[in-house]
Amino acid sequence: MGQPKKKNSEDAVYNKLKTAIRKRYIKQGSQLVEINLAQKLGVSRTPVRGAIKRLEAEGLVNSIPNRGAFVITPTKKEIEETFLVRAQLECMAVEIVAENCTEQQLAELRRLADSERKVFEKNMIDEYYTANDDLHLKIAEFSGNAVLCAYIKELLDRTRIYLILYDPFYKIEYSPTSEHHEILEAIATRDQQRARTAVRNHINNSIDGLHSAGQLPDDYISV
Amino acid sequence: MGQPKKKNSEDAVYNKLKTAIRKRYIKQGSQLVEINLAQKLGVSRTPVRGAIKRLEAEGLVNSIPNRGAFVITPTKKEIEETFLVRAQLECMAVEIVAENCTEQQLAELRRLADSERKVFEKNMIDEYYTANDDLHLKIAEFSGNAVLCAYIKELLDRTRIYLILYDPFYKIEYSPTSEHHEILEAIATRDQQRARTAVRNHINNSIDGLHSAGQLPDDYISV
DNA sequence: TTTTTAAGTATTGTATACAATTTATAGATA
DNA sequence: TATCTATAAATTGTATACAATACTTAAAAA
Repeated sequence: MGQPKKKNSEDAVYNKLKTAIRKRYIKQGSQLVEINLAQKLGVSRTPVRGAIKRLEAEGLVNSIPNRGAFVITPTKKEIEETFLVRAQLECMAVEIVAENCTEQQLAELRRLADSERKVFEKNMIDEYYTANDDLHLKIAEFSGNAVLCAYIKELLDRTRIYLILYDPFYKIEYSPTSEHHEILEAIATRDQQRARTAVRNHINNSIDGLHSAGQLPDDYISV
Repeated sequence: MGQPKKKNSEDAVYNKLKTAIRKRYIKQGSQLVEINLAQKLGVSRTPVRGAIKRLEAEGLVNSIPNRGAFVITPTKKEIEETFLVRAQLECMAVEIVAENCTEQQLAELRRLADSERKVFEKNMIDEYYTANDDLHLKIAEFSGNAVLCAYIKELLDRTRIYLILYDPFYKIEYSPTSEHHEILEAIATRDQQRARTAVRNHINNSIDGLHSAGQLPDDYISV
């Protein structure tokens, strides 16, 4: 089958670091000390530096010259700003899709929405995150705009991780299934305005959990 | 006065490379060979690698594993896609500004538009680019959304460089002064719809030069 | 002649040593 | 005590040597 696939140290480190941040093994605000990570991961500082640079470009890490790189401690304001940008770009995508999408594409979107509903009902949180992102990304793809798609991909990741870092108790507490249904209906009926509104509502709702019980103050500092 | 300001090699290399691309000293599609650049700039490969990584994250360079980094050869499609994303985000910004901006802010925008007009009339092309970006960026700033502002900044750079790389003969041939005037009027009268339309028209016009005489085929390869 | 193979070259990827910078610590001085 | 100064420690920034990979060239085999 597929040959063992030679490994690229930097890629591996990048993925491990990103996962570690996503799973809160590395807390917000903590410094990413190159030599420590290198030893822990069994590589030299070189690929670690490269991986950190990538995380920095994606807005997940905050680098200070001659001081170090720190996992971002997102403020409520920054999270809201990022969500607004994401909403704007996802609206753009869905508007294009609502105008152009084929029956086949619509069927694929429905399939994704369906499998997302299933993992949600089974309470499989990580799988749900992935399935949710898959649906959003597929809509972005179907816009036919690769640049737009890349930005949306980055923003999906960024907003997800910001929420996780901001509120350690953050959990999805509503079922976005109906909202996704609304989006797909709007696409199916080629109603661009309705599609935009549905996307905007959906994204707004996903940030609403922020204002609820689990919220932490902006100056919250992890141990 | 300000102390000599200790230098950061990587930053210096990054700026020099970006300028070199912008000024076409390094042509589209050419490989950025680390050791060559390092020697030419009097540093080691390390800061050169870092600088290239940054350019890659900004979409100006295309890296292939174990092969090298190449100055992007933008296709017409990619340019159009990037402009559409930029337009969407600048529309978002100007809509917010049209709603919220103060008299003082409006005055600053008018001042920027005025100095832009002056350098344009003097046919100072580089200064005009800068002045134009300054105005667009200031509008982005006044949106109060730092994340949005960062994305717009990146996209301004990216679209500018894409045009330069795509069409060696590209030159501004229309005066955007009146378009900027229209945008500022829309902001002044708090007409969000008009502001969005003005921004969209303005950005669409700046890409129109692409379809004119100087256009090169997508498979154009530089010497 | 064409294809395959193998050696050689160019370039990137990684490890490591060293330099520079920042922060922490302790001592000296007011 | 409080503040300044100097030394030490921790960490990043840079240079360089080595390893791995991809490409080129030329020879060998079909």
